[in-house]
Amino acid sequence: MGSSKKSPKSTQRYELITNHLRQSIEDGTLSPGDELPSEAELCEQYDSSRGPVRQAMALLRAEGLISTGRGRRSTVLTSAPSNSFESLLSMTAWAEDMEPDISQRTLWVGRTSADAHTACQLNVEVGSQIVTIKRLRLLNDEPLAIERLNFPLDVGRPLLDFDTDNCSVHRELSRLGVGFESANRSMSAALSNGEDSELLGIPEGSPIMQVELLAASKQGRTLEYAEYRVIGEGLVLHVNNVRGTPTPAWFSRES
Amino acid sequence: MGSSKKSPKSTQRYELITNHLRQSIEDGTLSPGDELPSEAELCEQYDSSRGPVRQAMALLRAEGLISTGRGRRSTVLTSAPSNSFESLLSMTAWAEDMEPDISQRTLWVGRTSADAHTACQLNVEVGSQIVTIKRLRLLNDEPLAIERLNFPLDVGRPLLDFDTDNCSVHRELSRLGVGFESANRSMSAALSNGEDSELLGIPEGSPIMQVELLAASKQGRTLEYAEYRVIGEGLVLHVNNVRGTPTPAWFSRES
DNA sequence: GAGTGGTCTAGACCACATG
DNA sequence: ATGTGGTCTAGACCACTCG
Repeated sequence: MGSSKKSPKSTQRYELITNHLRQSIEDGTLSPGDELPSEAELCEQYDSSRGPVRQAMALLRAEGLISTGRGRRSTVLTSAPSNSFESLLSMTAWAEDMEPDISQRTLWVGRTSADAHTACQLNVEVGSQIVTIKRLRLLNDEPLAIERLNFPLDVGRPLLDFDTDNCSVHRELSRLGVGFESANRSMSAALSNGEDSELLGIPEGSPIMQVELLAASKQGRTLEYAEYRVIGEGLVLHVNNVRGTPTPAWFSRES
Repeated sequence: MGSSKKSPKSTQRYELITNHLRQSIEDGTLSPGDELPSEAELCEQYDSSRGPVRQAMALLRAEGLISTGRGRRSTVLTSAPSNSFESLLSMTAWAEDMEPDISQRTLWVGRTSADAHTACQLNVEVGSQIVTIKRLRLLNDEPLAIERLNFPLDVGRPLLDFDTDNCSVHRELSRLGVGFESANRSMSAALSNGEDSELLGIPEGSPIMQVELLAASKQGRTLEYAEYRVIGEGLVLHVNNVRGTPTPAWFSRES
């Protein structure tokens, strides 16, 4: 409720075009391999100049849904699910899209002094005060992941007096005016240790997907450093690339 | 040699602007938190209209390097490494960027009939002929990953008579006119099985990053289905998102 | 050669952030 | 109030694909 998120905001023309096309792709009106209408045709259809039409195509291309190129018509590639920035930033937002039955049990909320690693990631002094939240995330009441969120003190302070068992931390921070602008995730495979096994209810030595998240503000200040340990059978990450669009994903050795 | 890849191709204006700005970011002339010149200033600097300038900004935004927004100047977020479509599609291309000392030992190359899973992924009939390459990838002569590439027969046939020990498969296919246009990767954590352990020289039950790749043509036809099993300590995947740009990455349950 | 998307120009108005 | 980026128009030429 009471979320005055955004004003009704008359939809932009390019959004209208994007949404129409995306829906046609998702509902099968346009199947993989099919050609889209030409830009000229879309201009007529939507009584628009080429700008908005091209912006719409650029969006669909970046989502990996279509392929475009000189001298030929654009073609549908897949009907992959769409995805929002929020659902990658906030595990709760992701879960609400995909799996309605997610819940969490808070293990620990409080102020603590930053260890070397966390301080480095958050770009604060070693030993300075930070806010840390440790929660167990459950799917259908089955443990799914251990989550440890770390915030600089001024960012996370409001969370010290917040019901972390029943609400989304990111949504609350967003409501308080904390503007998350970028999120950088890294992922690797690991084995569950004793603590993982106990909390997640799995045998020691099970596969674990280890995820780290660094989120920053518009100004590039680090607002959050989070670590997740997710049961290996539980989660798959997908990355979809189309030639010619920048791909904000890459592999590296070690962390 | 005879690679007439692309004509010298006078660089486009927007590429010039993109490259200049990206280099400024990478070499530290512009640091995270700094403001970029305004669009108007860039228009003057490059004697250009707004179109190319905005296209350059859109690229940098999609790469996760900058953040833009109404009413304020754009700011630098990070100086993350850049990355190409090729380096995500082809492990060899990735490795050449990051680690010069990669090599491979071919275990098996040949025609085989597709099992149910592979046939489904490649979108061919179960039992129809496909080309499969199984290689061990080594980094500094240490095993890094087991790679199994599967191609429809007409796509992969030239590889049957190809030196898969010393050359990049994707580069060769590209040279032969096979146009890879999109790549969809999915990743999960697993434990090494007996074969993994033997080939990779690790204890059974070690963490493994299991990667699947589906690559398609401009028309959406599936050209390749690849499976990798990478040693867990070897590889980290990064995904960088900025609010407002589509993020071609998402999580799901299971595969 | 006709059609298509890629690039670019030179304007315009609007929404938003900041002083 | 001013400056900024976001959206849009109405043209233009080019590079490419395909019949």
